[in-house]
Amino acid sequence: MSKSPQRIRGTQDIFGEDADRFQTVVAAFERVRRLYGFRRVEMPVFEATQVFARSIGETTDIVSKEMYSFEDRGGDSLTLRPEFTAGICRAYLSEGWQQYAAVKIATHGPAFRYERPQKGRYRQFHQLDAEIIGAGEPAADVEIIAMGAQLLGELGIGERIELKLNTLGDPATRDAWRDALVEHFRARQKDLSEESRARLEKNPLRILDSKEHQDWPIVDSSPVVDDFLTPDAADYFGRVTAGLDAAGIKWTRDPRLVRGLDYYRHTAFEFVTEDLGAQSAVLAGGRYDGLIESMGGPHTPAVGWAAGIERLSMLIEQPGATGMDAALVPLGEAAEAAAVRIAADLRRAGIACEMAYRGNMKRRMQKANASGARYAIIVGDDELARGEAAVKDLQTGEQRSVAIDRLAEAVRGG
RNA sequence: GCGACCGUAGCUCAGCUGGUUAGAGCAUCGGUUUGUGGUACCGAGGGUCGCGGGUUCAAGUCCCGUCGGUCGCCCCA
Repeated sequence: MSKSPQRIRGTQDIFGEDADRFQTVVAAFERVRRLYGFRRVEMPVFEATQVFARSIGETTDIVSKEMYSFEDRGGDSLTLRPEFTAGICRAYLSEGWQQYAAVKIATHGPAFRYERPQKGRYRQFHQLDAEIIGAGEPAADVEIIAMGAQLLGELGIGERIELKLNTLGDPATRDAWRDALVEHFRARQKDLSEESRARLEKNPLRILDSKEHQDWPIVDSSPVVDDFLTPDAADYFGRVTAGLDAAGIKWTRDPRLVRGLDYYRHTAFEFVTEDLGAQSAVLAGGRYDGLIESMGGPHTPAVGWAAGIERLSMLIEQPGATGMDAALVPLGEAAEAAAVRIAADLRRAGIACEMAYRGNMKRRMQKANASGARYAIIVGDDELARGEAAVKDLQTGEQRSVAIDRLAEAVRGG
């Protein structure tokens, strides 16, 4: 069918309603981010591979199979960002952002993962991202979760999404819980699914969110993190939940919600929905106090989240048409020249208007209608001679003559 | 990397057990109407039926391969 170039697998050309949805999500994020005092930053799309590899752990499948890595002409290994957090932490260290600590940062843009595309998963996808770096207080966790909750609320999808919350505790908690889980699963290994038996060696915590029914009883009877929480860790989590309650944010405890990587501490959370096929998380994050240290920096507490713009876009109501206020319909060359000036004046006055590049009156009226414009401004020789134009309300069909220098108020006034 | 389903016009699809020049709606362009859209009518352009091979007198239709898509598994920082 085609010798012409095709879209690369897992990429998207976002247009029309999809583009409107995307913009709606981004606009809501920008609004909410300001309300919470997060500074907007712009980050590189690629980093040295080490930035991601070191933070994730060199041996995992993620690094070997899921990253878009390549060599530049100097032979350095670079990687398209698979997420924002690692790059932001790198900048925190390399650009001296430590002087602004505790710093609240928000950004959004494309990220890249070499995965098999499916519903809500793309190779180039788009994320919203919020981080608080340099704050180890529970109030930071509360604030960043509240920000996520408010975003979902403003997008009108708060009711269909549940906040699941857990704590991984401090390193002592985490290690003790992990050991107990491994022991529990190893003792019941023969009853586990094939997938989970493999996970037992590679990433035992992931057995907790196995999709295999046969694993569920074993998961349900597994030790919960609460039994291993140190007094400090329990106190920390108590302050986070108290803060959420004070902020009026509904949450559900999920004592088996986990994060696979070692640098996660304390709070872990996911806003989840049933409406996205095999994907459930729309906004997820947690506290990652160990990350910056693992990148070679000083111990630095931090908490953050990321959300998939495409997933949010799929969940929101269809945005209202972003129609034009008016469409110019000139009749003849002289009128067209006059209409160009009228359009320029209207736009300077803040009226969204446009004029078709070609076509007879009928065609231009069709275009005016299709543009969603409330009014057609018909400019013909008779009207021009009188310094007027015909303003037609495309909803009611009513039409009246308006002086050209009063068009802006006529259109604005309704 | 694995599995299931699907590839026919720009888009959404129809095409019965293989059988004459491959269809519809929408979209595009033109006309009915050289100053009136959203509802009407007439017409036009647009397809090597994803690609390659095979079976057959005959393949869009059946078989194999391949590429692409969708959904799921794995993974999910």
